[in-house]
Amino acid sequence: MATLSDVARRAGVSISAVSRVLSNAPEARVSAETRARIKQAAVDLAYRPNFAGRALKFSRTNVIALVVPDLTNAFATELMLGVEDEALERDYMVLLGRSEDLKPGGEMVSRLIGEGRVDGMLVQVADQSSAAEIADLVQAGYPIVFLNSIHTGHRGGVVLDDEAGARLATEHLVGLGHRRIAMVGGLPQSYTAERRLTGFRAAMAPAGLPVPPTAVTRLGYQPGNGREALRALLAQPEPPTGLVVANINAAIGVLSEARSLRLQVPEDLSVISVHDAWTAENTWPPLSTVKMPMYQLGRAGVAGLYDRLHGQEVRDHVVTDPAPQLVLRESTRAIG
Amino acid sequence: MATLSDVARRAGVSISAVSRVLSNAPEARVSAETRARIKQAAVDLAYRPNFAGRALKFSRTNVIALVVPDLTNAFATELMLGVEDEALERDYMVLLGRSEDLKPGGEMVSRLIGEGRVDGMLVQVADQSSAAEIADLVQAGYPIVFLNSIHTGHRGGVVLDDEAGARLATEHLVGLGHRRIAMVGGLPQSYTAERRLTGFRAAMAPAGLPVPPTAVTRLGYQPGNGREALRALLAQPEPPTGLVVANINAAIGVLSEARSLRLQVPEDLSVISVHDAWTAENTWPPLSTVKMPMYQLGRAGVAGLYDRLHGQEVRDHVVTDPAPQLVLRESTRAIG
DNA sequence: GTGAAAGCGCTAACAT
DNA sequence: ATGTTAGCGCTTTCAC
Repeated sequence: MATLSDVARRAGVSISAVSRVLSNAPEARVSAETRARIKQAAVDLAYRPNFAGRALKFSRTNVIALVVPDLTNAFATELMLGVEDEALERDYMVLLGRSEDLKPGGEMVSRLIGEGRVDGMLVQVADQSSAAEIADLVQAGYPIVFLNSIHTGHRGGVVLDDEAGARLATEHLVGLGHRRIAMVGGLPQSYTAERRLTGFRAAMAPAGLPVPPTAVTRLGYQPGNGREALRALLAQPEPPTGLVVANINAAIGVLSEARSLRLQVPEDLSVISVHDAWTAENTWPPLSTVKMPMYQLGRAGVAGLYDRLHGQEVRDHVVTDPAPQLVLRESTRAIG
Repeated sequence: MATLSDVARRAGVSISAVSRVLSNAPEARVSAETRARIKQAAVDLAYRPNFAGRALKFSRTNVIALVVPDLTNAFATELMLGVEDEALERDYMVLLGRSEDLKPGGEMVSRLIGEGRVDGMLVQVADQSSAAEIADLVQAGYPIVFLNSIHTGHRGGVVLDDEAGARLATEHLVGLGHRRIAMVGGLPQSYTAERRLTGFRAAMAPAGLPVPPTAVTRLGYQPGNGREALRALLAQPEPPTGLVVANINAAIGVLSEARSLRLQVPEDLSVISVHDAWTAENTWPPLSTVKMPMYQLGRAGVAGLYDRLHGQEVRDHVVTDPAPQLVLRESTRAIG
């Protein structure tokens, strides 16, 4: 790898001249002739600025980490895209990580931030995360922006309008004439689960529909949790005719279990989920969803982190634009 | 962030003494007393070695990049796990990337390797990648190990035993009495597609089953490609009764399209795919697959890259252990 | 308009 | 047993 000094030698100038030219220093008073010679030499040698050298000099890497529970979640794609686009525009690189690796005593965080590998992190905590783990993260005062959760004692969370999303999904079923509607929710300690449940209730109440405790399961966002939830819900004396599932993966489990149970969707049961992804097109029947602005969540997260890293004050932020949007496929139908 | 000099000051010793103690220099002749004082000071200040400082000193980061076409592919999880485990054992960190970002003139590669952000890369090229793009990568002579493909002029590819996998899947269908078996394959330029096709033929021949050109589609590994392939295959005068799908995502598309076409699986059509993932449990019917050792592929890839980085000679390598394994669910049945 | 030099945090060869 | 020093590649102040 060529260094500045290699380029300098080849161009017959000093290192500092090269540095000034190649980093486009605004007040680089260099003759056009020298500048051209330097640029040519840099090209000839395929010069690239050394990352470590710069990082050491600036105490800054221009790299941020995006840490999510499961990178293979279909809707993580959109988030990643949003993060990368926004990061690119602000001249940052993105390093991807899995939040399971966050677990043991914040080892990952100290490796990433503590050792100066990244300047800050975007973190979506796993739903199973204990309050203690999160408190650890928050307390250290690292430049972290949480995605999809807001924590007391920490400013700078960016969340989706989960409430509006769940409300929209529920209203769709209500509009279809369903009266017995249940929610297949996430774990009780999950921030998004809480908000989606609120949205569910917010849509049920004005329709005069009761939400008995038995109409809500809070088992989690995995397919297995969806299966389990469906069995529990069907075991009731008056099973629901419509299901609002708080997460697309859980909904996939619901659909799959319904098949096993020889239950017809949407004839016997309507199902709609919060979050959209390509996987929804390949379930049977194709799953109706509420598309949430994951891409914009990613962009907003980066923007927030950027502000934080540049000494600006940051506030918690709800991404409301674009609004959650119904994507109707074939898993819901009018009652009767 | 505390530096060595901070620790030194607090412990009342020189910087180099601290460095020796904290990096466990084998011949660090230091009195037990000083050593203890240093360690204590380091703990007090939560000292962490600065990444850039070390990288600059060693011209080495102990970071490798894993670049795959689509991180959200369900079977990428296993690969990532294998890579991370093996990397951890060898004291490397893993940086994740998407191979779409490889595209424009190798910009990503020069950023990662050229700027010294990582020491080497594990690359799974996208099936759509042009030969030219790959030649670019190969030619630069970077420390790269290719996953799932082998390229002329480049040593150090690690691949699965695709042939054995496809053969196993095909033999399963043959054993079930199917005679008209088709392969839903990947793109012609895809290395794995080629090998899986070979495996398919290798199982058909000894059973005395012909493989007419119409029995093989080569549309790609996406769900949409699977759908398209199924329609093409069914349009034939004597449509197949069994399908070997070269990739699980394409198989999901096949299943989904079969539903739309009111075709019963496995009653009317048996389907089996190469690659296993959790998503196979949630299709309808649950998809039978051949599980490939993705985890070991990841480990082998890191091992190969490690050797390369440490001046050892590296050879191309086929991961054969564990062997591909049938995972029977409900998408195949005996002809009858 | 250009160059010399200091220093970011770290390690290792070389003093003492 | 411990300290001093040079230097990895880079930017930037200061001198010329």
